[in-house]
Amino acid sequence: MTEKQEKILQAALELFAKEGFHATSTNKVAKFAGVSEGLIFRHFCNKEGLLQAILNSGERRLKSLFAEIIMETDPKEVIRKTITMTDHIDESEYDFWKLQFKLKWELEISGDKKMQPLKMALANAFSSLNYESPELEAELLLLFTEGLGAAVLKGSSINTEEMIQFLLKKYKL
Amino acid sequence: MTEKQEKILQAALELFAKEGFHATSTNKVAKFAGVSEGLIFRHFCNKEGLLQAILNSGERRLKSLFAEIIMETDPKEVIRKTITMTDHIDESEYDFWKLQFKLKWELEISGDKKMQPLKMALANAFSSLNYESPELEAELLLLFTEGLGAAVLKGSSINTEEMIQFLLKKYKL
Amino acid sequence: MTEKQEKILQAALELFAKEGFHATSTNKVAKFAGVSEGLIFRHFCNKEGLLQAILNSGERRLKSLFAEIIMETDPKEVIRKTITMTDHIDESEYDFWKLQFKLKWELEISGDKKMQPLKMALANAFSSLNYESPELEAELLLLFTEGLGAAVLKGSSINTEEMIQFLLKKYKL
Amino acid sequence: MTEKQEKILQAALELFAKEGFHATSTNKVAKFAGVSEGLIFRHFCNKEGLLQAILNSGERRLKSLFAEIIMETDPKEVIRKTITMTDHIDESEYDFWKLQFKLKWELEISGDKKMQPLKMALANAFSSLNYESPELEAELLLLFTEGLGAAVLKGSSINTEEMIQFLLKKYKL
DNA sequence: AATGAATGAGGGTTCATTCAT
DNA sequence: AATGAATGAACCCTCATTCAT
Repeated sequence: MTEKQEKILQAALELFAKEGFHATSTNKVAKFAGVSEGLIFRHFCNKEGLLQAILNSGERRLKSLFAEIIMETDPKEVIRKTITMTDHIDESEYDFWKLQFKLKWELEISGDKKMQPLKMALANAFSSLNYESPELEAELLLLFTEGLGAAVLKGSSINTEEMIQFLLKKYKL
Repeated sequence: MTEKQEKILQAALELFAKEGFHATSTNKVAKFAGVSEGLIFRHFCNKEGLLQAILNSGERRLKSLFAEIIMETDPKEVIRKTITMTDHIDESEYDFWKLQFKLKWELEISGDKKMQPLKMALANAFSSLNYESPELEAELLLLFTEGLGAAVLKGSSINTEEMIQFLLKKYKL
Repeated sequence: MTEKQEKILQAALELFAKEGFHATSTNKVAKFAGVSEGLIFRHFCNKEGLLQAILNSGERRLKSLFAEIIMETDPKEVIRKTITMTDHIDESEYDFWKLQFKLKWELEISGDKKMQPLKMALANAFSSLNYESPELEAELLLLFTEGLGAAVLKGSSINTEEMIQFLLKKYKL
Repeated sequence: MTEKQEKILQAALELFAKEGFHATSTNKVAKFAGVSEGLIFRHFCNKEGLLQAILNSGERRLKSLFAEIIMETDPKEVIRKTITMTDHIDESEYDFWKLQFKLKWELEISGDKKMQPLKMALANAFSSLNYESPELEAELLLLFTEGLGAAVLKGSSINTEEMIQFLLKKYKL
C-alpha cells in the first residue's frame, strides 16, 4: 500500500461520508487527495472498487470493536459494553461510521451479517441472566444501540451521555 | 394538479425511494412517468423542487399518522400506539417512508423537528404514569420506533410482530 | 393591434436591446410582458417574427428622424442636423436604437440601405457648398455620426456635447 | 498548450466571430475542432472561460498593433499610422477583430480601456502640431478608425482605400 | 384573443473511465 | 507508479414551439 494509495482511501472515506457515494465524483476525490484522477482507477479499478477498498479496510475496525464485547465472559459486562459502545467510538472514526450508516440507505448494503456475532453474544448474556426472551432482548438492545449511534453521527439533539446512563440503569448495570 | 403532474410525483417518489435521489436522473423519472423531461422542470422548477413537492405532499401523511397518537388522552394508549405505529403503515406507503429514511442520510435532512410533538406527547404520557425520567423514556421509545421502521423498510430479518408484542409486554400494555 | 400585442412588442424591444436577441428567451419576454408565452406565437408566428415586428414598427421612427434632415433645403442645415442628430434622440428611444446597433453585429442585419437617402442628401449638401469630394465627405460624416451614436448608447466616456460642438466648428456651422 | 487545445481556440474564434457567442454552441465548437465536447471544459472550464482564453490570446495582437503607433515619435506619423491602421490588419486576423466588435455589443465588453494609450498618443501628436483641441481631435480620429474598421469587417460598401486617402489629405499627410 | 400544459431538441456541464506517455 | 489529456455518455436544465381548451 503506497502513500498515495492511502491518501486516496482517506480522501474518499471523508468525502463519501460527508457527501455520499453518488454525490462524490472521482475527480473530487483525486483533487482532495492531491493525486491524478487516473491513479484511482489504476489502484482500485473503478469507483465501486474504491468503495470496497474502504469498506474492507474498515472491516478490521468493526471487528476489533465487536471482538472486545464478544470476548467478554461476564454477561453483565457484555451488555454494559454494548450499551456504552457509542461512547467508545473515537472522533477520528466518525467518517468511517457515518459512511457505514449512509451506505445502508444509499446502496442498501446491509450490516446485518456483521452484527450477527454481537447479537449472539448478547443473546447468550441475556440467557445467562435468565431473561425470558434473550434473543428478542438482544435484538432490542441492538436496535437501541444503532439508533443511538445514528443519532450521534447525524448530530441529533439527543443527549447521548444521559441516554446511556439511563439505559444502564434500566438494565441494572 | 394535472394528471401528468401526479404521474411525475408518483414516479419520482418510487424511483427516489428505490435508488436514491442522486442516483435517479430526471430523465429516468420522465420516462417512468411517461412524460417529457422538460415537463418536470415546468412544474417543479428543479430536481430539488420535485423532491420538495414529494416531501410536502407527504407531510400530510406524516402529520395524520402522528395526530392519531397525539390526540389520544389515555397515556397508556399513547405508548401503545407509538409502539405499534410501524404496523399501521400501509404497504402502499412504503416508498414514501423509505424515502424519508433515505433522505435523512443522503441529504442530511433531519426529521427531528417533525418528531418533536410526538416526543412531547410521549413524555407527558410517561409522566402521567409516574415514570422516573419521562423525557428519556420518550426518547428511547422513539429510538425504538425509528429502528423498527428502518428494519421493516430495509427488509431486515427482524420479526416485527414478535418484537412489537415483546415491547408491549415490557411496558405492561 | 391589441393592448397585449403592444405589451409584447415593448417587452421584447427592451429585453432584446438590453440582453441581445439570442440571450433573450421567449419565456422571458412573455413574463416581462405579463402575458402567456403562447400568445407571442399566435401574434408573431415565431421569435424572428417578433423581431421583425419590432423592426417594422421602428422603421417609422427611423424614417421620420431622417426625413427631417432630407427635407431640409439649406445645405448647411442638412449637415448641422446630421451632426446634432444624436442629441435629438429621445431617451425613451434608446432601446430601439441600441437594438439597431446590436442587430448589426449579432444578426449581421445591415442598416446600410436605410442610410442611403441620408447619404445622398449629405452628398448633395456638400456638393452645393463646393466641397471637393462630396460623396466621401458624406460617408465620413456618417461614419462620425454612427460612431457618436454608438458611443452614447454604450455609455462610453465620450463627452457627446463637446464633440458635437467640435464637429460643428470643424464644418463651420 | 496542446494541439487540441489550439484547435479548440481556433474553432471557437472562427465560430464566435461568424455566428456570435450565444448562437454558437459548445457542441458546434467541439465538432468543428474535431474534439470531444468534454475537452473544452477540461481545458477552459466554461464556455465563458473559452471566450476569455481567446480574448487573452488576442490581447497580444492588439497591443502589438497599438505599440507600433504609440512608440512613434514623429507626430505626423502617429496620425498617419492611426488612419491607415485598418489597412494593416491581416485578413487572417479578421475573425479576431470581428469578434472584438461583436462582443462590444453582444456582451457589452467595452474596449475603451484598451484604446486609452492610443488616445493619449494621438492627443500628444495633435498637441505637438498645435491643433486647438488635441483631445477632441484624438477622440474624433478614433471614432473614424472604429467606424472604418467596423465597415470593413461587416463588408460594407465603403471603399476603404479611397476613404483613407481622403482622410490623409484632410490631415495634410 | 388568450392561456398554460406539453413537447423534443438542444443547451452547457460533469461523469466515470481509458490511454499515451 | 503516476500523470494529464482525452472521451462519450449522461447529467440537469432551457429552448422555441405546438396544442387543447
